Amino acid sequence: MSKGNLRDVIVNRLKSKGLRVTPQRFAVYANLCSRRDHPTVEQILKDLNQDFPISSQATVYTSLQALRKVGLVKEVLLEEGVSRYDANVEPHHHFHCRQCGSIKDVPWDTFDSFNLERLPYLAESYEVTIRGLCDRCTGNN
Amino acid sequence: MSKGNLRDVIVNRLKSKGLRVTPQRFAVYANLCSRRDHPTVEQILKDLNQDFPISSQATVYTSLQALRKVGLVKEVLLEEGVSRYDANVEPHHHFHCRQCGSIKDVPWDTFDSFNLERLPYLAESYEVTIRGLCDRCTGNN
DNA sequence: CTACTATCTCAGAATAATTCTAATCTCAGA
DNA sequence: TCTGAGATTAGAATTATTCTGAGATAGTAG
Ligand SMILES: [Mn+2]
Ligand SMILES: [Mn+2]
Ligand SMILES: [Zn+2]
Ligand SMILES: [Zn+2]
Repeated sequence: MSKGNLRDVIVNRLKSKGLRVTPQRFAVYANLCSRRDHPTVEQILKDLNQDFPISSQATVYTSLQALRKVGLVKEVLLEEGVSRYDANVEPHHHFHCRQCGSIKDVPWDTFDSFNLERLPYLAESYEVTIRGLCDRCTGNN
Repeated sequence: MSKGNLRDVIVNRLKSKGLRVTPQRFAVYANLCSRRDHPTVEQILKDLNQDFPISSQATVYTSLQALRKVGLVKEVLLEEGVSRYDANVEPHHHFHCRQCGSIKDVPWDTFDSFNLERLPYLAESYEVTIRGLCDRCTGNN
């Protein structure tokens, strides 16, 4: 009887990818799934351990690598020297606010009029990065 | 009487941005201008010093920062933990080959049909990153 | 041409992000 | 329950980048 709750959904996703469900790996993935802000390793680590220790730094790194290898998380590269992570692995684009630094998902169908056949390469995927001011920062100065 | 040669062009560009023209800074920018491969700091450094020492590592870093600050070079972020540099500061997109890792420029007008008004943000710029197999890697296996 | 000085360069130290090591532990299948 | 491949950990190692502070120099004013 699957209760269909979030815990079970996450456990089943890990298992279906052949990953062992360990408390640390579960915590990392669950944390990432609960957020929309594309956190860094440091932010995930701090969040996990804020009440009591759950996972070491090295384990957060290796968990993210394992999750990335099986396609449950993606890396997002928008800023110099900053690796961010995203549990949203469906194709989508990103908006990066130059003022507050926030990163927002942009729906895939925002740019659906691409003609990739013009390129002299075999294009397998693409992503658009948009920069500017987010809704909370427009109007500020 | 400008001779219009590459050396003068580069010197004038540096001066027009208010940068002092030092041998090291000249060498870094000239090297970047002569390449199409979006090199890393390490690759630039190795290239500059291959015959005899021209510039220290720290100076390559600071030169690139200075050049970036005045808009003569751009940073290109496509791979985890790798910062690449580009003297092509005109708006353009990038293709990244998953096989050989090469990075190619993609003309700006390849994607000229964007409707950025649909977004709830103030979009100031955008860039498309395409991944796949380059012309030299298609057909190989 | 010479002197001046703000800026630049450099080696080496410091910092920061990530990976490695190797000892110990544990999930999950039999 | 038993067992072993895979996971976890603290701390060391590695790698990328920045800092430091002392000496060098590009460009300018005289
Ligand atoms: Mn996202
Ligand atoms: Mn380019
Ligand atoms: Zn903002
Ligand atoms: Zn290729």
